[in-house]
Amino acid sequence: MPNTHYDKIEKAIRYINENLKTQPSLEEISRAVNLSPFHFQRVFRQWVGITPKRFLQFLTINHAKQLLKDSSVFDVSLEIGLSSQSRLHDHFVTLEAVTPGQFKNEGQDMTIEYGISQSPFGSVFIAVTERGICQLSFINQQTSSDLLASLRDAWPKADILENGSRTDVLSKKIFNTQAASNEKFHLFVQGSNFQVKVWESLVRIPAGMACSYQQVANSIALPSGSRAVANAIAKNPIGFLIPCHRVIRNTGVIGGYRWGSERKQAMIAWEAAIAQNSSS
DNA sequence: ATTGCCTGCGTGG
DNA sequence: CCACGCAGGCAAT
Repeated sequence: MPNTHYDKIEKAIRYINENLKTQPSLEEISRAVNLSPFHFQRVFRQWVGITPKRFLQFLTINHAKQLLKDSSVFDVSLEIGLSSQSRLHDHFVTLEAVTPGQFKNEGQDMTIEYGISQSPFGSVFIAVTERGICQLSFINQQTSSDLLASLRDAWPKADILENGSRTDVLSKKIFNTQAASNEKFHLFVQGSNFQVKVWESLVRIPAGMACSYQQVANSIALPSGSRAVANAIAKNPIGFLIPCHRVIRNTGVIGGYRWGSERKQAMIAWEAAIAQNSSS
């Protein structure tokens, strides 16, 4: 459970990326993160759910391109949304945007509970209100107090209190590996019209699938806006549940991520592994 | 797979 | 308004 384990995994993924040409062996990778091969495999499996080798298979350009080839992700997602039986490890995520009035009163008469919990991708900072989850950020290094500050900044007049056990329960549900968990989440976000439109679009991408920034731009009828889309995605306040990790470059390169490119890769491979498990 | 030049767009002044 | 910068795209290699 210590967060250092995720750090090891992140380091391992980075090492693999830097040495892709030589196809590093398990032994090499484990040496790079200062663990014995045996123990490394154990730790890795414990966190990610699959072995490092299998994990790597999902990180190839080929796999990413394969994901992109399901080009009609958005049509597919509509069908899946209608016949909810066929979802694979996904949640019903609904999204509500803050109204101008609510924005103006800066969170008055609003209670926000927050906490830091564990996830397969390291520690997460979660904040939740009566209206829904309003923030989910992964913790990179030092930032846990910064995150609280940004929460206060977004809702200056809200009543903000710590409730770690609540976010523990939430985190377990969010990162549940059970297929078709039937869990429902309501999100409560603030952002520009454009940003909200982009985020709503992301929620429709099913788990285990991916699309390019270009495809997202198409889906909101702004075919030439891929760069603007990328900017909007980069401001996503609710990681994972607004699945910005499922948007990758046209070329198959995973691309950047607000909480580290390695973490994005880990999520993509993790979801791919779950999808494969539940279909076999 | 890697480089370098290009785009158009929302955002912030 | 205008200038800026971008988690991108594309073509050439």
